[in-house]
Amino acid sequence: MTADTDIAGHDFIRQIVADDLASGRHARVVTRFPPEPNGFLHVGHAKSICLNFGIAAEFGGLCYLRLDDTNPVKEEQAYVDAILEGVSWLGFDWGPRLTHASDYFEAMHDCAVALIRAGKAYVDGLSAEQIREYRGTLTEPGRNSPDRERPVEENLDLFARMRAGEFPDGRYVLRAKIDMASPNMNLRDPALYRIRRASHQRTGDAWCIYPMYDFAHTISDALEGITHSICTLEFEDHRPLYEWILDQLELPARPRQYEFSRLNLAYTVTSKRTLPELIEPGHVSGGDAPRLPRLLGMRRRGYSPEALRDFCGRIGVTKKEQLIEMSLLESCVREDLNQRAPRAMAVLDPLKVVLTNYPEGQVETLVAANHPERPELGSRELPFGRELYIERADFMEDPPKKFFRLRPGGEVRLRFAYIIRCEEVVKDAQGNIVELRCTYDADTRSGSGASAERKVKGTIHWVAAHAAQRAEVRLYDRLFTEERPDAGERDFKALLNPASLERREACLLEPALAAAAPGDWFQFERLGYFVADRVDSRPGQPVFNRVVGLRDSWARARG
RNA sequence: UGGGGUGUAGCCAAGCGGUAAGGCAGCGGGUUUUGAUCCCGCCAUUCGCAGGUUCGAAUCCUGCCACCCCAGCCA
Repeated sequence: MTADTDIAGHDFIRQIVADDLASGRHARVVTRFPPEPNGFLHVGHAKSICLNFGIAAEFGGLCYLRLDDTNPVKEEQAYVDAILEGVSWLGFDWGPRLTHASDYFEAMHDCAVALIRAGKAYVDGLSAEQIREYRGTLTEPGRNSPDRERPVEENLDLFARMRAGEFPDGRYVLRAKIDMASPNMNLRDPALYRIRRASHQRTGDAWCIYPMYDFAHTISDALEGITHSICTLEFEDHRPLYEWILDQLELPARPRQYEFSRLNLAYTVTSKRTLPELIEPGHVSGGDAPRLPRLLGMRRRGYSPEALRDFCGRIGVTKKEQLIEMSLLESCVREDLNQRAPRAMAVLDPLKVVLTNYPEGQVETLVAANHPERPELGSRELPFGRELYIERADFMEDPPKKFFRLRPGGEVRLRFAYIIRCEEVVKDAQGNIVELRCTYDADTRSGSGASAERKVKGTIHWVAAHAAQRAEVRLYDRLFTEERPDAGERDFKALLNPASLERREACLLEPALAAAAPGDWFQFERLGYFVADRVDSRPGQPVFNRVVGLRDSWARARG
């Protein structure tokens, strides 16, 4: 495992692993991350990946990356490619342990035959609807299928003919013979195999019967020698079935299943039901849409794998349903990017400033540090001239108390440059402010001026008009207007935040930013962390995504 | 009205019979040419509720309440 995995605390699963190792129950821990290749990995999977690969790394064990490909009608190669890319982007290495449930199809088939021989499974001719009726309800027991006592030889024959392709989909199903009156619905003779005359992305047309999750998953775990099979809470009810299967079969290992609660992130959705619905009707831009909590979307948005791993370590692992606030994720992202992102200046909503006492046609070059706490990141040159642009929000004609940016007659420091004073506000016929006419104090040049140390209340960012690089910047906000958009019966799509994406096409950047390579991170001073978009950005024509804004106690104080 | 789980601060989460860690958020202050960062300080007399056991209970017992999951030939 290549990731630094000192992120997690001592959760209940790690306690169990530590105990099992200490007691000698297991010599080495073996885990697995078993996604079905029917969709993209999201932040919830990241929690599971960090847990499974993290435990293996911390305890000197192994973790398999196993594609749970038992349903050919839903799975695609494109998803497995994206899954592998996502896991390794997150920073984990499965080494030679990339497996598939389909690797074990023959063994699973043999297990099914063994079950039939032992009188523990039967071929049922009931239709899907009949099976549902026979199953009973939560409060009433089910009834035995008329086929339940079919002789072993007949079951063997039918199952062989199912495999041979003699029957259409749905004609027969292989069921475990357990207890139709069990209060646990999963034990009411669950289906083990169904007929699916579909071509599988790995095994092609070799099979037309496919194992169900519970059967395939249990056997895969046992064959791989998984010691701790970690899954989410909704599988807690399946554990008795998992154990029943292990009890009936002669398998090389006896894994145990443990369940933890899945991650919910406020103001977004992660379920396989909801995420695809957002893509298809064009609500967001595609598979790696930066606003979606998917691994590749988060990468495009500019979240770092380090930040995500840190996040997964901080949320903990318990059995209590968790709804994590976005602020925790954002805090992890800021903490990482604060360290690694060089600083730069960009104006997202430009307001022109003319320095009336600065010589016409004169230009000079200032020097700016790339990082206030990391001098090893060096510095860059910053052109300065008579005409500049500042952020429109950094000027107010009639400011409230404690506004220490620019105001009529007021002074402000231009970051890395001079102190200026606003002398005149120029407006158009509609009364919109179109330009500020200011004077600069030539003695206050940053670093070298005679009055370089003179203090003023505020410092603002700026770009020189003559050297500005025009660029598109995309600002993101929460995708939904409610914490739990997928809760309840309502249509979650009606709760989309119409302001979740704002494209600013006329932003002005300092020239050093023009050369940004896709994926490069910067802190735009006083604004936030930004990344050059890995799809649309090109050197000379950059496009930036706002990863996350800086903490802003001024905005907070003002509500 | 069946079965399986879970309740510690706004959100997470330690705690494992000896008197409520930590993080995020929030609040107050210091440093600051980023209202950032950084640094300090504050933030649960109480652990879903009610009883009980004990010198002592978030931890043990009993009862109750709330919430989540389960009736796919999905995973």
